Amino acid sequence: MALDYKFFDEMEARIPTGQVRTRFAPSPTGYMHVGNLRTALYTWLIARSHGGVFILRIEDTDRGRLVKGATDVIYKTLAECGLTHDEGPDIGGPVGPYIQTDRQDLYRRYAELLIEKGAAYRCFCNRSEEEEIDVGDGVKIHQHHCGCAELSKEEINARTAAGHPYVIRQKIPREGTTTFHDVTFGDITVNNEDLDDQILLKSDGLPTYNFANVVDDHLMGITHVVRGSEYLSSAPKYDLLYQAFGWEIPTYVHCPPVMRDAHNKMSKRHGDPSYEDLVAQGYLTPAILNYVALLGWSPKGDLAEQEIFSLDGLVKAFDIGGISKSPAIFDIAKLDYFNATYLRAMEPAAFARAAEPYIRRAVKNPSVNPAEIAALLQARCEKLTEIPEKIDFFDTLPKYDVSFYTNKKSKTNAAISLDMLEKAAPVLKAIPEWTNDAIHDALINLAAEAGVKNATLMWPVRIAVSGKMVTPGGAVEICHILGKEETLRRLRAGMELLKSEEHPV
RNA sequence: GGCCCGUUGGUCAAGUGGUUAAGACACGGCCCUUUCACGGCUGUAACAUGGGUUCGAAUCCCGUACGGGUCACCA
Repeated sequence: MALDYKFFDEMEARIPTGQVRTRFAPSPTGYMHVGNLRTALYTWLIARSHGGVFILRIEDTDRGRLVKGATDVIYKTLAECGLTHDEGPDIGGPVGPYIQTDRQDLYRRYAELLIEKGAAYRCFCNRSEEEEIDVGDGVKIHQHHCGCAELSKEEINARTAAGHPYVIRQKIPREGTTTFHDVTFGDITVNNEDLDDQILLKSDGLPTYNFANVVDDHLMGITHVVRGSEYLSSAPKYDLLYQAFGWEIPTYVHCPPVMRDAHNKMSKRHGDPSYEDLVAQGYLTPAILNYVALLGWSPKGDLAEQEIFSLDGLVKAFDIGGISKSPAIFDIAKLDYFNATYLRAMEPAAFARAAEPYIRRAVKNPSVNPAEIAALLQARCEKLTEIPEKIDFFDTLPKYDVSFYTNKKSKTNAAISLDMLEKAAPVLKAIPEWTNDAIHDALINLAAEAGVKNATLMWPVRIAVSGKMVTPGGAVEICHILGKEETLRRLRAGMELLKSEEHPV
C-alpha cells in the first residue's frame, strides 16, 4: 500500500498557526466529574487568557464504553459554566471532524506513515499469547515481547494478505533515555528500556487513546495539552512519537487528581458528586467553578490572598505556573462557604428570584410575599436547597415543647413567657397598620414599659409564632409575614400551652 | 514488584537559603444582637523522617517512611 504524501501535506496545511489553541477532550461517559470540570476550566482559561482558541473534541474510540446521550451532558455542562468552545463537533471548525470515530481514516494513514518511518510495526500476536506475570501483592501485569518488529516485509505482506488480524505498535528504542518536559512536574527522564511497545492502532482499526491524542493534538494545532497526571507515565512515549513524525511537541500541563479523601480519587462509584449533582444539591455554578479553580491552583503575586474569582477574574489571574503538584482533597465544607458567599453577594432581588421556588416548596400560603422571606434567608443559608426546612413553620405552627420558652440568655422561663405573651397580645392587637416598623415599635415600647430587656419579650413571642428555637428573622419579621390574625392566634395557642403546663409555685 | 511522581496545621494553600512560617475553610472564645446567621475581634493548630551541604535550610543533595500514578487492543 503506497502512502499518499500529498494527503499529509494537505493535512499540515490546514493546521492554524500563530495562536494558542487548547482542547478539552472528554470520553463520553455521561458524567462530568469534578476533576474533569477542573481540567476543562484550566484548559479554557489558558485559551482565553491568551486570546486563543478553545476546542472540544470527543474521544469515543472505546466502542465498548459508549454511553448514549453522554455528549449532551458535556455540551450542557460547558455551556452552563460559560466555558464556551470555538470549535467542536456541534459547530465545526477548520481542523475537523472533532469526533474521533469520524477520524479513523486519519489514524490509519498516520500509523502507516509511522511504519514507513521505522517507528512502528505490525504485530500479529494474539492477545492470549501474552505472558502474565505476578509481581506480588496480588498484582498481575502483562508483558509483551515478540519478534513481530523483526518480521520481513514479505512475511508481513503474506500475513496481511491472508487476512491475519494485527495491531500496529510503536517501536520504542531499546537504549538511551527520553526526557520529557511538563509545566507542573518539570523534566522527567526515563530509560527507554522501561517503555513498552504500546499499541497505536487496535485490531478493530481504531486508535488507542495515546495515539489518537498525539495525532489529533498535532493536526488540530493544539499548543497546550492539559490532562490528568495519570497520563504522566505514558508521556515520554508521546515525545518519541512526536520525534518520529518530526512534529513540534506541545506544552504539557499535567494536573494532579481531585481526591475524595487521602487515598481515593473522586469517583462516581463512591457516590461522589458530579457537577450536575452539585447543582442539584443547591450549589451555584459560579461558586462551584470558583472553588474548583482553587483546588490545585492558586494565584500568584498581588492576587495571592484573593479567593473570590468570577470567570473573568480567573481569566485575568490564571497562570499555568500556579498549578500544584500534589493531589487535593475535595472539601464540601469549603464549597459551602463559597456558595454562601456567592448567595450573600447577590442582589436581593436576584436572590429572591432564585430562592422563590424553594420558598414555595414549603410556604404555599398565597398571601405571603416570598421576597419578604427571601430577605430573611439571604444571610442565613449556604445552599438554596436548605430553605424549605428553615421556613416550614410559616404555613403550619409545629408542635413544640414548653421548654422552648426557657432561655438563659434572654432570661425567660415559662412563667415569665406567659406574662410576656399576655402583655404582648393586646398591644399587637391594637396596632392599626401591620407594618414591620409598627410591630417593632410596639414591642420595644412594651419591653421598656415592663422594665425587661428586649430579648425577654422577643424570645417568647418568637417561640410562640414560630414554634422553633431557631428561625430565620426575628419575632418582628415573623409576625409581619404571618399577618395580624395568625400572629394573635399563635400567641393564644402559646398562652394555652404555657397555662396547661403551669406549675404551682 | 519495576519505573515515575508527590509529602507545609483537620482541609485548601503562600513560601523558591535568612519570615515571629501568610491567608482561607473548619473548629474554640469574645463582641454585636430579638434566636440563628451575617459582621467584627481573637485563639488552638503545620514544614513526614534521618543524614548531609551551608554562617544559616520548609526551601539544595542523598537515604528512609508513607501516599499516589503506571505497567490494557480503557481512556
